[in-house]
Amino acid sequence: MSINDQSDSEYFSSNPVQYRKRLDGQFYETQCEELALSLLGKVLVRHLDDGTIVRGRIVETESYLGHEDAASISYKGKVTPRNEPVFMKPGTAFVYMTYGMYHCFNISSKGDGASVFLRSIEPLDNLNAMASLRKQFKKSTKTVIANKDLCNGPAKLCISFAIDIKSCNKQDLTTWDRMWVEEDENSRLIDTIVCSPRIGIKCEKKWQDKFLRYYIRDNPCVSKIEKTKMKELKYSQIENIK
DNA sequence: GTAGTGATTGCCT
DNA sequence: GGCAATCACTACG
Repeated sequence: MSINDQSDSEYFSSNPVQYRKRLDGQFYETQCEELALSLLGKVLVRHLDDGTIVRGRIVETESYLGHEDAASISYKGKVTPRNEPVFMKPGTAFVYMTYGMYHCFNISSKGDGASVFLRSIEPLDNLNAMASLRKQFKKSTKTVIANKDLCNGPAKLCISFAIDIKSCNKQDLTTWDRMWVEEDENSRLIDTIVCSPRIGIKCEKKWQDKFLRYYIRDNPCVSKIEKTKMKELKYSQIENIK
């Protein structure tokens, strides 16, 4: 099913919502690249201050490997007040500000300063609440936001899920009552994963070119489709997927 | 549809 | 003082 076959509203009204189980500490106790792959298809849940619960499927992630990785915030083992959460227990939220006005959301993994960066989410529940948050952030409210565009970027998903440093940084996603990730049967139905270089990083070429970005092929909510520098993996054949 | 550019702030050198 | 794991607006075709 793709956005080309159906209108934006038809696609999102047909998204099934099912009972799901919160992912535990054992799930996050995983090397960075495996966790980034395992998180694809899982469901991010967030309790907003007004009691609304928003949900969305994780469809695009990136790995930042830490010490060895020139694009990582903890490259060469550098520890600062800002990057502290990537050294904390796997499953800890790491939120930071970029370009002076946007937030980015990561989840710490196993490994030396390693974390998984969430780039895109497919909205599932309470899309109106997400749209409302996005509109508040914009200067002009003239343009309508399509459902597929609510969370199709790292800063957009932070706005739609009300993720900021003050409320979410350093929170433990295995125990916190305001945000967590859920298992979902549909993640087992993923057909193909696309691997590509990471977006928007500037560092030595060796690390810039590594295929550390992953997304669900044909999902309409992925932020950027890579046409050349990519390889495809059959999801069912990837090892160590949780 | 894409290309170019301004916004805006806290952290790190 | 430089700049960042980005986005939205404008212009143009």
